[in-house]
Amino acid sequence: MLKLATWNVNSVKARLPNVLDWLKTADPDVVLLQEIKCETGNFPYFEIEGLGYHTAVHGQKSYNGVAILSKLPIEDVVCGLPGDEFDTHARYIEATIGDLRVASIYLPNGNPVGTDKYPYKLAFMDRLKARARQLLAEDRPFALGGDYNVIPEPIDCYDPKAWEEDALFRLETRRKFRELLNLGLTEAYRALHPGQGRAYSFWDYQAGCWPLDKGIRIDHFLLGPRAADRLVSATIDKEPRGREKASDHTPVLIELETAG
DNA sequence: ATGGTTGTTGGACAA
Repeated sequence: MLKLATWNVNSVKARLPNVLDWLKTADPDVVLLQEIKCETGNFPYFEIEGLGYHTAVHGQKSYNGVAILSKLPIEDVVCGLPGDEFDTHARYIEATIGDLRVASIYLPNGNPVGTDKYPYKLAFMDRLKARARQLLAEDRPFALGGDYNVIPEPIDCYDPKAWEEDALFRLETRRKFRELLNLGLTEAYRALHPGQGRAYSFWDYQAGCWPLDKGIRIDHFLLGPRAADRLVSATIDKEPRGREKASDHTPVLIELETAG
């Protein structure tokens, strides 16, 4: 069995004790990190490799930044999502682990709608669609995990009405996300928990959202058909969100049967 | 609630 996790840590430096603790207890084989908020050279390689992980990091100063951790060797690392040579944000890293192609994705937030941030988000989603098409054509198992900054359906939000015009939930965003799924991808958590609400992966730091359970589900695993055929579980581990110095996101996990 | 919080950074900006 291969256990994969995706977690937006909101600064790997500020979160390091929490991240190390969680890696020790959850013991995932593959971890996709987002918002590491450090330059590639400043990643805490020593501490994380000390727990038995290989690392592939695509960082930048202050903002964004993504990484892949894996107990098995990481091969053929590609940094950046193709399709816009002027995109300077470190939001995408892709690599091969065993026979699986994986990506760690930090999709743009897109707020406020009405600024250039929103079209940037939509264009990023189009680029991701193009990349997913290529991976499907390669007929190889793949898992695209990360902070999609997309609330797929009303049941993924504590108050859909309040989020109607938000870049994470407005119809145009949800339509684009469905276009991605309609290529033939499986959204792992929803596939195994149809109709289940109140399963959130993010709670804002503000206004007591965590204690009031005012959350949204925006961290997802999208699987190609050959990975989806191996999917055995999808869970959200809320424990890290309740800790001192927590990230505003909590890890989402899937288990894939090992190729036989 | 024209609030509220956290992180990077050392004043805004991003989320």
